[in-house]
Amino acid sequence: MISSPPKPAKPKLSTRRRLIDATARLFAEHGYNGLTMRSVAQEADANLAAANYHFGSKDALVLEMLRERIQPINKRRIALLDEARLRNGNVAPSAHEIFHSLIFPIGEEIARSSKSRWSLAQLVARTFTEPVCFIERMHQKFFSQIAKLYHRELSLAFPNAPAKEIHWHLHLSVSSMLGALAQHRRLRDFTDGVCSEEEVGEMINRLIHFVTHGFINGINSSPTE
Amino acid sequence: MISSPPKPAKPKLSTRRRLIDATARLFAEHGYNGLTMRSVAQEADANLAAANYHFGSKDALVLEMLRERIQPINKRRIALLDEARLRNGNVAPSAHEIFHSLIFPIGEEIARSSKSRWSLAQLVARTFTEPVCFIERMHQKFFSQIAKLYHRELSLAFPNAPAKEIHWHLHLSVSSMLGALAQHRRLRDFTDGVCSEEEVGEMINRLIHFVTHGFINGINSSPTE
DNA sequence: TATTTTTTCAAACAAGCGTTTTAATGATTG
DNA sequence: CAATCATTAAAACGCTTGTTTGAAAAAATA
Repeated sequence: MISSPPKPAKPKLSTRRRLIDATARLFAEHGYNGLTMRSVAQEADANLAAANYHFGSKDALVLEMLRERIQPINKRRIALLDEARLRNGNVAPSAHEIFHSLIFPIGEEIARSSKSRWSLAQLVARTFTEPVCFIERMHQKFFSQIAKLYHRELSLAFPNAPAKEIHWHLHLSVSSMLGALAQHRRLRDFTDGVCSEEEVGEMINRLIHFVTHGFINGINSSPTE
Repeated sequence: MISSPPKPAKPKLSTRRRLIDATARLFAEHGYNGLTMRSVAQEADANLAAANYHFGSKDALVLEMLRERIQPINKRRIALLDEARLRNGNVAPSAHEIFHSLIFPIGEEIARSSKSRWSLAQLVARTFTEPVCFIERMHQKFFSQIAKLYHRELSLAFPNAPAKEIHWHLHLSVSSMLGALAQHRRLRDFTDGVCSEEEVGEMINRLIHFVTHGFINGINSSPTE
């Protein structure tokens, strides 16, 4: 990490790198409309014009940041699904394995980004809350195909369940996941200080269990009663 | 916009009323930062200065709108809880009854506001996603006490569960509720057109079941495994 | 009716926004 | 070294933001 004599403490990443990271932090905290080019420049310790020089526009900057953050998560999801399939001898993974593959990679990424740990959780959640059009487009671009993949996977795990029921409960499961990620910063306040938001793994495990149970029991019980 | 003879069909609500309603619609759709005084004035068919005249500032306008929308829901929640307690002969309500009282009032309000039906769902969800400080303060103001009430109620329903477990799973339940409300507009896209977001009751019922099952099974299974 | 109060309206304010421009710097290559 | 390139920097560009102003209009009170 440290490049010895001339530059003692700070290796100082490239301007482009600093801009993207700053964008991620600020986007997570303030959303698209609350993020300004000037705040990005200041946070990244760069010039105001640098962002436009490197990315062309605010839209392109945020889009690139999102792509960089989300794509590895999706790849890891597919890898975990494949692992589970292989482990079971090419039999369909269980609901728990499926939701583990869906949620666990997010926990890994959160744990990896030690600085401002929960920034990524907010970021992923914001992708679904932000009303800006290009994010909706992006959502379809990055998440619609993986949604179809999970629907297929769950159809194999619950061969007797109607497709509509799987759609409904997968939707509720994803919504719960995103809601939990978005809400996590409020855990301490919400629980009056009883629960702490520091431990990533605990939250992810609880979330996986919660969603799995909600899905299984929802699928097996009467649809609309 | 042609204004026919005198005033034929429209009783025309007060400017103050129109401003609040317009604020609700625009806040739901674009969030706090995406909502502008000019867009509010246009949507409400009022002058730009009217909002500042009636409310003093943008903050005060949005705050008043939120207060007006959220308080009746919380009152209804408490009423439903009391009903359930009375029906059971002062015995603690079941988990399903508790989550019904938590979620059902939102469905009622959504169904009541026929114009732009899902606006309220987005609005309630935004309350928890918006990063703006005064909304966080407001959140504590309006929801922290009712959160304590539900924790108490669930402690009675699950006397053997540790307080921390109830805190965790109540948090997950509320997060799921809000996530589902926020995500609902994407239901059709997410499910490839299979599920429609038109029927309020269906979504609310499914959500109540999903959350109830997630909570019960989460509480009864091992905490962190 | 006359007078006071409340509400509307058009115009302007300073501040902040994304973006562009132009010049100066640094690094790389011939 | 000279020359070409990539990068940084400061300033300014229109435009939009929330808010304020002062006069006109409407409503209420006497």
